[in-house]
Amino acid sequence: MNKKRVTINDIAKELNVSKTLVSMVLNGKGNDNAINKKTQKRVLDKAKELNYKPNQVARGLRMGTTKTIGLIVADISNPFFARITRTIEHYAEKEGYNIIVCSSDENDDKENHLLRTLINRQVDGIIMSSTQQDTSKIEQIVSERMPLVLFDRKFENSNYSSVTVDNCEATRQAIDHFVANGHENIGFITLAPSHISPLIDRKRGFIEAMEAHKLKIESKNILELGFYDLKDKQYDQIKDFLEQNKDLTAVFTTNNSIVVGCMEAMNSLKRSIPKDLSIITFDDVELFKYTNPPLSSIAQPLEEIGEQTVSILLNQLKNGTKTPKHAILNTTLNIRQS
Amino acid sequence: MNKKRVTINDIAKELNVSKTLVSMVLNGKGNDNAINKKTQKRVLDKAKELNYKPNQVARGLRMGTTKTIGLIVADISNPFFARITRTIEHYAEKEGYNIIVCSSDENDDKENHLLRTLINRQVDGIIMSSTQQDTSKIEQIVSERMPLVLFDRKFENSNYSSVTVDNCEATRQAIDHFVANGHENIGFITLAPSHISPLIDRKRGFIEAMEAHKLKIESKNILELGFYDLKDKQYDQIKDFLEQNKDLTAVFTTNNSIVVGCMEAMNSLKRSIPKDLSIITFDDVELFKYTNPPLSSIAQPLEEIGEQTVSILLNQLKNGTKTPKHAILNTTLNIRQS
DNA sequence: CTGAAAGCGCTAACAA
DNA sequence: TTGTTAGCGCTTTCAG
Repeated sequence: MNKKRVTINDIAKELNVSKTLVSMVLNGKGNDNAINKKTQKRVLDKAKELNYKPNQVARGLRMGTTKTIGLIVADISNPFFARITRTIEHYAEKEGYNIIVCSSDENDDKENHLLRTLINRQVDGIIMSSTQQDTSKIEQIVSERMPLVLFDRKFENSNYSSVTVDNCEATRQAIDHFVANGHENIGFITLAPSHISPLIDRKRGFIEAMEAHKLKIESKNILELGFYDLKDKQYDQIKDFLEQNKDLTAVFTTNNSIVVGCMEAMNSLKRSIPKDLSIITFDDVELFKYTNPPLSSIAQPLEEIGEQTVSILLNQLKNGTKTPKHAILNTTLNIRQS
Repeated sequence: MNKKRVTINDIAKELNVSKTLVSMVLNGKGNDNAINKKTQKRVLDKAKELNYKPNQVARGLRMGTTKTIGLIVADISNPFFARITRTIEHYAEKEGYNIIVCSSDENDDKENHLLRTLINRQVDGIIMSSTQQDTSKIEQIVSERMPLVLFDRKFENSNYSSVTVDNCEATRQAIDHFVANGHENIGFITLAPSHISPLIDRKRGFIEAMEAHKLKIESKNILELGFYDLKDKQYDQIKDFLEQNKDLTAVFTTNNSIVVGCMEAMNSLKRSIPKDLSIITFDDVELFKYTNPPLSSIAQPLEEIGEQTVSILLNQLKNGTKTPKHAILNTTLNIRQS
């Protein structure tokens, strides 16, 4: 292995040409600049011989572009985000972009800090599922010329492009399904304060559907878990709720960690799903097919979300488009045995 | 928002000082260099006023360090890798490092390409769970002075540090448990060609345990699925295997995607777990607690793996240590109802 | 067809 | 206590 990195200069010197020429050839601009085929070959050969590796940092500084996209999610270990990250990575890579991933832990300050870090690192664009309530802080931090596209969570009439799912409609479908199967006492378990758009929309969907079916919405049938509470505490609340509301025959949960708590609680209460309680949850997980019982759930089109997000960002990057785009994708209701 | 990025130079000019001074102050070296407190304050204030953001790319070029770690895994959407990524991110962030994540898709060429990309991007170090058989290609690509630490998968007597789990011992424990519960006809389902170290070790563990118990190892009881085959094809093979080997009372699977295939196959064969077949699998997933039946599995200490990996890498970075470290961590056997 | 020179934004010797 | 200067490695006018 070579002691020092080999640079464009080393190649130039060994060949007695200028580094300009070397740079041109290495960037495939040899023909555009009418450089002698033979010279081109000499350069290419020498580069290979010396095992030359272009320094992207230097290139980035000079060109003002790093071919890097910053990605901020609540938690990369959440399967929902992990799978979307995979597709974002995939589509970004096709265009030569790499991804820096960051988890905000649902913490506003951390998210803002990450935003600043990413910007200092000169990422070309940012993709984020924001944990914040509004854009005021964000707007302060990220300047207008930094492309930013949101997914999963968006803001009311903001100028940032977004890719989301029709959360309201999806929830309505689930409630409709409950009703079609004779359920009237339907519970709803979510997180609060739910300033996060999908949570707001899911609750709205629940209420609209119940009203459409002329079903009474009792506040005791709605459980709002503390957003920042630990899993244990949330679990206790779920268990209490289920114990106190024995008349409920169905319950809708707004995410895949709540539903796990429900299953656990039902187990420990010696009650069975779906005999004693039917469940539909938001977000599908592969293993829901094999849980006891297989869980009915709403699946988001993860692949498509990733693809669209990248595509919108890249467009913004290339064309410098300013007008925000809002993609709203459809979900699938997977009815299984819960 | 400002039209142009504000640089250290802008601050210097506005204040009629040199950019050196500004740089020093901004880097907290004001006192070391005995710069007037008042001047320092003026610089800091002006920086805030102009909303100055240090350009990490320029800094990186100058300092020869990017505070970036490259991470290569087979697939970031695999919960095993996703969770480790989370902890790697966590510990790296504490030291000011960010992570570029890349999925190799179990493809050697792609992995090598990613390696080159990461090196060109001047990452300070690389963490990887390699898909390759040996280090020959890797050694060609990554120079000696690029810190590289492996996790999950390692190479025989290589010079790269690694963090793994005692796969052989873990498998032995599982087989012991089967035997203690009266099983004698024990099957083993894995992937082939299994040039990947954990797979090799798991198989060795199986064989050693069987021999220790004086149990016969019949080749028809071992199924090796095509490593690169699609899930569907693997599923068919599993189903055939289970159908043909009705005398098996227990089976060990070497990863969490195989075990899902097993459950599905057992379902479709109208056979039940664990009545007709007991299962223990490598790698634990949260939902295994709720599958039907709850699956017994071997859990790796994900948090610790991530922590150790980062810690070894950072050490190598700081001290320029050359001697490779090999951490081997312990697993936990979670006996549930399968 | 090829090269000289400038400069991206920052840091670090070395002067003053 | 502060400033000058020289680059990190690369691309890009502009001149030959």
